[in-house]
Amino acid sequence: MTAQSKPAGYHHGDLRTALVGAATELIESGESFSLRAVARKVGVSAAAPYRHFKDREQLESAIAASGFEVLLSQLKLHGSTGDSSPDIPGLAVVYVRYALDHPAVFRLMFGQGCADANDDRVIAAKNLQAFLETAVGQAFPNAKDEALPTALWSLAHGLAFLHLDGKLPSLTSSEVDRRVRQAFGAVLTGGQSEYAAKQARRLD
Amino acid sequence: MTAQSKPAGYHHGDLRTALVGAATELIESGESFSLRAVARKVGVSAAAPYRHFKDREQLESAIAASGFEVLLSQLKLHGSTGDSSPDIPGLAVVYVRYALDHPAVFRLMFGQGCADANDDRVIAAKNLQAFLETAVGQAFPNAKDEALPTALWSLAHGLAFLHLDGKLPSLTSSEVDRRVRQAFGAVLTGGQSEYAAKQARRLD
DNA sequence: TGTACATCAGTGAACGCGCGTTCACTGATGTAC
DNA sequence: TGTACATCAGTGAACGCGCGTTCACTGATGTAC
Repeated sequence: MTAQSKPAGYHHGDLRTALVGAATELIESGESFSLRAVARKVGVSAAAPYRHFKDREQLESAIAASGFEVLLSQLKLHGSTGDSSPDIPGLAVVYVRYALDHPAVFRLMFGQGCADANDDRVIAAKNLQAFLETAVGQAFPNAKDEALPTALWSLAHGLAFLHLDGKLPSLTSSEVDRRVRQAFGAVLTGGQSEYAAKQARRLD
Repeated sequence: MTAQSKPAGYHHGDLRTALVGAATELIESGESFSLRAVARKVGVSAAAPYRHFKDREQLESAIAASGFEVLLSQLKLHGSTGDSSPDIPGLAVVYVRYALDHPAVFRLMFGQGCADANDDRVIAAKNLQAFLETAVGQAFPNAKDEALPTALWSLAHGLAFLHLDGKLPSLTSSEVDRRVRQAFGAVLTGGQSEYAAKQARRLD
């Protein structure tokens, strides 16, 4: 998917998509991301992007939205192969793997900015969120409140970011998968017995 | 602590500290952060910072390092009031609260960059990490491997970032505290019983 | 206590750069009749 | 099927801007004797 493959001619055909793709590649390769750089990469004049995006920020939102969609589709793909109820640790593995495969986009997806009703981006984020809540809800039908879904999403999200930021010893990707499963295991088996109970008693 | 309060005169006295302080305030207030803007804010020429920092990146590292130190000191402060063994959910509350109080610095602390042996910053990060591992180790002396410390740090970290990014319904800060405690409760009590055991059996 | 001098921590002007964005424009496309 | 015309999606030149960084400089500080 080299974004340069435009069907030579005055009209590009699908410039919007090409711009999002090129921008994604740029930030993923660590280059500083600018409208001009993206236009250059696609082989188009610096003014051309303005036919498709009001300003730089809007392109950024489009990248983030596209990231959410990709992540969600990968999660769904994993879920659909499964049997009766969702494999939560498995979903977490997919989540973390996405983050490690697309670090810059992942950061952008969860970066600040994001002025309220920012169209696509917010919608895409909400879709992801809804999917996750549904999955955890199905997996743990007896959980009374929202605490567990929140905790498990946070756990996956934290694992993703700590790996991304090199705060955990870096490993091959299959070892990371394993570590993610173990983290969920440590937490879901409730193996902390007495001490856990004691800690829990401190909760409000 | 208005960074502008320099003891009028040719020499500033403690410009380095003032620059870090001003830069912190700038990014925390959402302004774009540049060496020139920081110098301006401190009331010093654009070239002055170069007496104290090799380049822009080095100032950034200093901000991050200072952030790690502040966070660590707050965690220690909480820990020292405690009794025998560490109050893990309590530490998590402090962690998340720090993130919400200093969102931009927190992001910067865990942001990409961070070229290997980057002095202060890396050292400060390692100190934090060591403290957390020790605390979890003391709280759960029977945990055989590193999975539990990793999981609990990730949980706290994920809670911090999801709150920061507005992915969880926003609340007053005391409600956030409560949510953090509940998330830890949901996970530490091991209350997912049968289903949890079934999920756990899927691990590797 | 006083003077000479090295060092330190600032100044301010200048550089080149890439950026976001606007503008009047033009070539390509598609539609009505 | 052919022509007229509106609309669309590009061009390329230009703008003003703030930035990081360098440079030769100078005022303040502290130390040796």
